Amino acid sequence: MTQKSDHIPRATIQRLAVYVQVLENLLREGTEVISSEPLAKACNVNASQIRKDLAYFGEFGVRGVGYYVKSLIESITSALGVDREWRTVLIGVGNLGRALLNHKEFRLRGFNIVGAFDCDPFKIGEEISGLEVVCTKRLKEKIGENGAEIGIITTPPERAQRAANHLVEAGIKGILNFAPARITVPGDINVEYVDIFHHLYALSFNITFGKTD
Amino acid sequence: MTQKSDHIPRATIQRLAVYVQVLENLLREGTEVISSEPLAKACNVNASQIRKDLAYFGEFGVRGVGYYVKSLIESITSALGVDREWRTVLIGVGNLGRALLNHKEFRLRGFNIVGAFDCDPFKIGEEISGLEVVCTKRLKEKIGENGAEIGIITTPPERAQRAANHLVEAGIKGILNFAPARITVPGDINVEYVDIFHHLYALSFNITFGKTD
DNA sequence: TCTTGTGAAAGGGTTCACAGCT
DNA sequence: AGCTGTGAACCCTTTCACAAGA
Repeated sequence: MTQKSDHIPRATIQRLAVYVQVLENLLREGTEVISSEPLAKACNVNASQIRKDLAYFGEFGVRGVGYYVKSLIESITSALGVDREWRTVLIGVGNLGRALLNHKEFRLRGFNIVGAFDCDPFKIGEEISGLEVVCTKRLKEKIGENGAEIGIITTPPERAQRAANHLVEAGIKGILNFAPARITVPGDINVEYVDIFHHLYALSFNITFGKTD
Repeated sequence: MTQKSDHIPRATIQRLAVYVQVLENLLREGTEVISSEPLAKACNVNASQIRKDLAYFGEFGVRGVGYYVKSLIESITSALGVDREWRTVLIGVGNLGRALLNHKEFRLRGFNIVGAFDCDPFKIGEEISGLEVVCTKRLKEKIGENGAEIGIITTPPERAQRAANHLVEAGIKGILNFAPARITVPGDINVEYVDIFHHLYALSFNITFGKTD
């Protein structure tokens, strides 16, 4: 998949992920074709927004008809680069780390967790979901073996930066950070932050001060 | 806390949550005063962005000095409406639901989970983290008792809309939806979506096609 | 002197409206 | 006739640059 345009808004990427989610549910319910109008309603966006978002990557629709759900899913996943396996490693085997390691959905979605790391000697050697917990110092060595490209940080906030440094040094290309701390990495490393409380704060604000969309 | 301005960009709210996170870590490390420049660097944003974001709510800084970390945290949390307890209920006691029910951080952050619901008869009556799982049909009754204002959906995608309907009918004001499905609710109900795979998709895209910020 | 707070300018994303296909 | 794809207009957000204040 090649892009037609050089710069693509971050918001577009986020929406594409939403489109895939909605389209997959539509497909599960038996919808084969959909036009931008009802799809937009289901995604809570403007119809031309969808058409413009898709136009960054190509022409996937049929004029007068709409979009074929199945083929549109394939086009978008290809555009996002998720039509393949991604290998990931996880650092920080606490409660959250364990939960993620046991989450089967990662494999189903093509984001295979192939390594679990922690610096706590009591955790090293433990087996979780068929994976042995390894000392974080051996990260580079292990990644050399398994070729993981994405690192998942589930450490406490004060150890997040160190985990990030290890990942960068091991040659990882992207980081998914669950720790409630910002991390600093070289410009060519991609970081995504996941924080439930950010969303709860937004809810709190919207409920309290009445923003209703 | 009252706002100076009527409309506040959604992006501003998201950043305020980041500022709180970073400021709390700074406070833990002993920083008492910080100016917008280094704070901006730590948050990966522009310095005037921070000043403008804060200006929506008031004047929290001291010219020539900067911001007092502790008091800025208080100002922002007050501005977001998170300087109080929020009661929440959770629908969908699967793997994720259980993990969240056992997550102590919710209480620490003031988002108390005071009810757990599921429609599976085998789960009803089970006790998790001191909370008895109750039939979803009794949601309205229970919320009448405990006064929860936020609902957390952790059902499978095909049951998310029904869960949302129950929550709306029970008078909830905001929903945090972990189910991989969009939900439709009346305009005065606030919804936030949490989906790990959206973030992984973004990483995949950025790694593959080289967007490096 | 140093840093905030803010009007004005710049930049980017969203929506509109319609041309172009099927 | 119907719906996509897209240039142009609009709108909102971000950034700049500096006045105001400690």
